[in-house]
Amino acid sequence: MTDIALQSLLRLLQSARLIEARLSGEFSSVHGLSMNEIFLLMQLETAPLRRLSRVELAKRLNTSASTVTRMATPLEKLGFVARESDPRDARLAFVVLTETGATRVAEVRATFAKQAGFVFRDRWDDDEIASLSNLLGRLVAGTPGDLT
Amino acid sequence: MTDIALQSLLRLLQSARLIEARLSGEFSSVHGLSMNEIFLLMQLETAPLRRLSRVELAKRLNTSASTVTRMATPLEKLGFVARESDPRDARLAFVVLTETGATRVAEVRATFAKQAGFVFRDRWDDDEIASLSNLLGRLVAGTPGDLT
DNA sequence: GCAAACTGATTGCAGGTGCAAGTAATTTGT
DNA sequence: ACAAATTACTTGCACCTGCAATCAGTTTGC
Repeated sequence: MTDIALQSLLRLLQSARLIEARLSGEFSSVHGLSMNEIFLLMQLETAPLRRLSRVELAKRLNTSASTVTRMATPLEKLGFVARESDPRDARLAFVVLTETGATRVAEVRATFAKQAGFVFRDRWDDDEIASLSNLLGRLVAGTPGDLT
Repeated sequence: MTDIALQSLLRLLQSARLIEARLSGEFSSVHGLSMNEIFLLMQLETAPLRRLSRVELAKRLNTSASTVTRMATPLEKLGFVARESDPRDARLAFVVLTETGATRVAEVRATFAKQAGFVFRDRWDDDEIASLSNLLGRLVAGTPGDLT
């Protein structure tokens, strides 16, 4: 391997794919939600008024507006989000996190924390985890939708 | 943020999603391949005899056997992979990288390296990139399908 | 030696996703 | 003020994906 940046990039992508594969099964069985649904709910949790328009949500999730529309419907039926309109602009259809949804997100965060322990604690010490977090933080910092 | 491991995990997943979203457009337009197809071809490139069975490929890609079956068909039509059978075990249907496929993978790696420069070079110095690569390496090292 | 269990691959089905087209509402330019 | 351009959202279509069922071939256990 001659290019260290290339190696870093491949390892970053592979690590994330590996971890997501492991976590998605856990989240599906424990909370009944897909990774994408979880990220959608977490975006709402960190948004002002716990709500976002569909296009803003799409940007933060790196997905399309149509996908957000279709993800919101089942989450509404489950009672985790609700639809809200803007009296100033009738085009806007906010997705807002309900109390039920907020409770579920809190549970999801606990699972995340537990899994983070499994993934990291036996491989790295605290300093190294902090270092990794710092380095990765520069990638997500300032991007719309940074959850940290 | 009280749990540094949780923060690291979220940043890792978000970084990878952000980068994949940016790269997938580039790879699609420049090489005509999706990220999943690229990872499939790269797995074959690093495999002995440049070939793998469908189930082994599925494991390394963290996906299902049926997905591998369905991904292989268009890649065969494009001439990047071919089907090979095992005289010892007639159940096995290897996916083997062709010369054409190997050439394409080399081009893809060049694009990866270029993009890695854009992503990392302006945010981190060489020591930090090396440190990140080392830390992430512990996650993928030893897992089936480590491309680095 | 042979039936049962297992393994590799494929296929039907259901659900997720993006693009492009369409609709409705707002903003812009003159 | 009003037509054109823009923006937000939805929907039709095609494609990708996983699960479960199925089939074919191999291994195991008696």
